[in-house]
Amino acid sequence: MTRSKPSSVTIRDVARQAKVSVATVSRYINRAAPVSSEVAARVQAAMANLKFVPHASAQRLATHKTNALGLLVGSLHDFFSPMFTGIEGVTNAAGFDLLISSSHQKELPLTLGPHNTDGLLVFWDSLSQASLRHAYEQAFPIVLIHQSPPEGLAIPCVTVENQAASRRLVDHLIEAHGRRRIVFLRGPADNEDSWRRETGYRQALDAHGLPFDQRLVTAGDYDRAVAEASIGRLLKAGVEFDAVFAADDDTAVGALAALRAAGRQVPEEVSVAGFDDQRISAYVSPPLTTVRAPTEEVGRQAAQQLVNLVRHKPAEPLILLPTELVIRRSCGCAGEA
Amino acid sequence: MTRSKPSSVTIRDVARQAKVSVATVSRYINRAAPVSSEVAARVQAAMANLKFVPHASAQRLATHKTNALGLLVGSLHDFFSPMFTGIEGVTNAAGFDLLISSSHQKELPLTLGPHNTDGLLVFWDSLSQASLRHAYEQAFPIVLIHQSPPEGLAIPCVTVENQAASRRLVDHLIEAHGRRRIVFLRGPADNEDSWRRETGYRQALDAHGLPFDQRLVTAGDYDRAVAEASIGRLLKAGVEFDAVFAADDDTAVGALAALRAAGRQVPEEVSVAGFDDQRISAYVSPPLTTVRAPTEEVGRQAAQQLVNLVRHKPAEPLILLPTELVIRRSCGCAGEA
DNA sequence: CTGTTAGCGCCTTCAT
DNA sequence: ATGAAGGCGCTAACAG
Repeated sequence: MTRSKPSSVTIRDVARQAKVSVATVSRYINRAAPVSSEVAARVQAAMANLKFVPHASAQRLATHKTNALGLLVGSLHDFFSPMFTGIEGVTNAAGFDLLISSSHQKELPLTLGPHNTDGLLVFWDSLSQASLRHAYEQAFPIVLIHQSPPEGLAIPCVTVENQAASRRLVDHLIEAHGRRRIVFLRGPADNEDSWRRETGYRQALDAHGLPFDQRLVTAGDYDRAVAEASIGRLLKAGVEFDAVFAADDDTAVGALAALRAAGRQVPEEVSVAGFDDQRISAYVSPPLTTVRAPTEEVGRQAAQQLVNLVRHKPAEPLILLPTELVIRRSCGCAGEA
Repeated sequence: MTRSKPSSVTIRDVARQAKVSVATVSRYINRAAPVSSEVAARVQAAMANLKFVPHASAQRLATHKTNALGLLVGSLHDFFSPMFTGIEGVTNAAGFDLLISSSHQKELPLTLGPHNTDGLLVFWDSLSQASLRHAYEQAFPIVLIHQSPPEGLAIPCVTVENQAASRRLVDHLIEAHGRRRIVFLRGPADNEDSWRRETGYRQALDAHGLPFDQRLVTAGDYDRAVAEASIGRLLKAGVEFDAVFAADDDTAVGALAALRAAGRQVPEEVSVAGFDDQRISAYVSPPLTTVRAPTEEVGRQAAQQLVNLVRHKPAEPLILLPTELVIRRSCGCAGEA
């Protein structure tokens, strides 16, 4: 490999070839001011001819805009792909570069920040509250994904409706399938979605006069292996249950595995349900009853809010995307699949 | 939201406070030349005091280095997460920003290029050969992932061993389970891995004196739904087969679904095997026999090669990571899971 | 070891 | 509608 040329074609080359000043070329590029159509044509031709591409750093230095957006993520789950697709689609369409970092430090200064981005998309498990507060005080544009802002900070947030859907799902387990001892497999302790899902679960229990049993609520951590171990433990301890509501589909899949290993029939002996409707969920056996979360749309909306913010246009403080029950076979229904 | 401050603290402010010249501060920051410890301390203090963060664009403009690496991907499969984890780990450790784009244009000029990155990681389905050639001629650092360089271009490539593992897997289907009519579910036509896997499949057939039947090779496209439809079609057409070797696990899962829908027992009536060992594969029913591909390591290695290239250090022309057979139950074995 | 001074490539007043 | 010129923040010779 050889070294790349220190200098490529610049705006000056274009100007020379088009026989205009660099200012005019700049105007044409940025549509910052009208340019006579004659000149426009010449500039256009020169740019194409020279294959001119504006040097991002120079533009940034001059404008004090990075023209880039950052995405901060913590651990990477399977739903990251659709989420990313949504985000990338709008950032790209809006003409921003997308920087991404999964640095687990959670604290500032980060690899992503005001020095290299105009704004940040931050995922629930990627940044500490203190760091968020700090960024907010610097008036640095941020939008939160699957996480509410800290008390008092007006940082836009986009997430999905959790509670009502969970409530409906657990209602279904109880009403349609007569389940009465339903395990809830929690997500990580600092995940709000999981808390809301748990709230829906408890509401359903209450509404049907079913007692809340602490032993039925155990760790899932959005992790198949953890869920599998938890269910295994319950089984071993002889805790009776006839259904499992998992905080996400990954967790539900872990539960399925544990149940199968123990020879428990799903859904005949125990119903299983999850949350998210990930790509895999329709394909496990039995196909998973779950709640569909519009993950890609979450990504799109979040990115759109950030673009708005960066452009000093109004942004929604909170976007709650609707979710939808999807009944398949793991709950005991005949199912769609 | 308010607007961010147009100007922050610059190197000049630091210089003034430390009572030195900007050049000295710059030297200290970049360790470009020795600085007396006294001065170093003052500069250090001033930087901390002022919370100085170098303006990336200014550095980039001055040095002609973007200090950023780009990742170009096409469609996003589930194995993207581990892959990304590997990549991000090393780019981050090496001090580079990571830009990512899934723009489907495949042609230059791209959103990622010499204007905003020092080098590119390009995934097999993300860039046309012509574009690759062009970039190569500009001496722009590139590392290919799961794709060989076009004829004559010395572009480093990292991928996994496909053929021998496929051969072993199909051998196993034939020898251990007596399968003789084995379907191969192809990946996309332009995917090299799929071709190599198919070659391994044909070698195994040959080695056992089994005839190659064109009707048994059909589209999988690394897509569950496509695979499901293909197997469904075969079943409907009355084509006899006793095993399915899918070009990847996603595809295998689609096959599993089609077989189940048709009431065919896996593995009793038909063996199924895939490739990759994705996160889900141990959890489907029955657990999938497959070939483990070290996806995260592929990401790490590719990123490392690119870092080397960018730093004008030698890079391996080809890195072929070893794969490993993982026998579970879908082939007919008792299995691990 | 340290200071001075040109640029890097582009944008943006300010004139014209 | 267009050109000239200053500057964005930093690095990198070149002196000293």
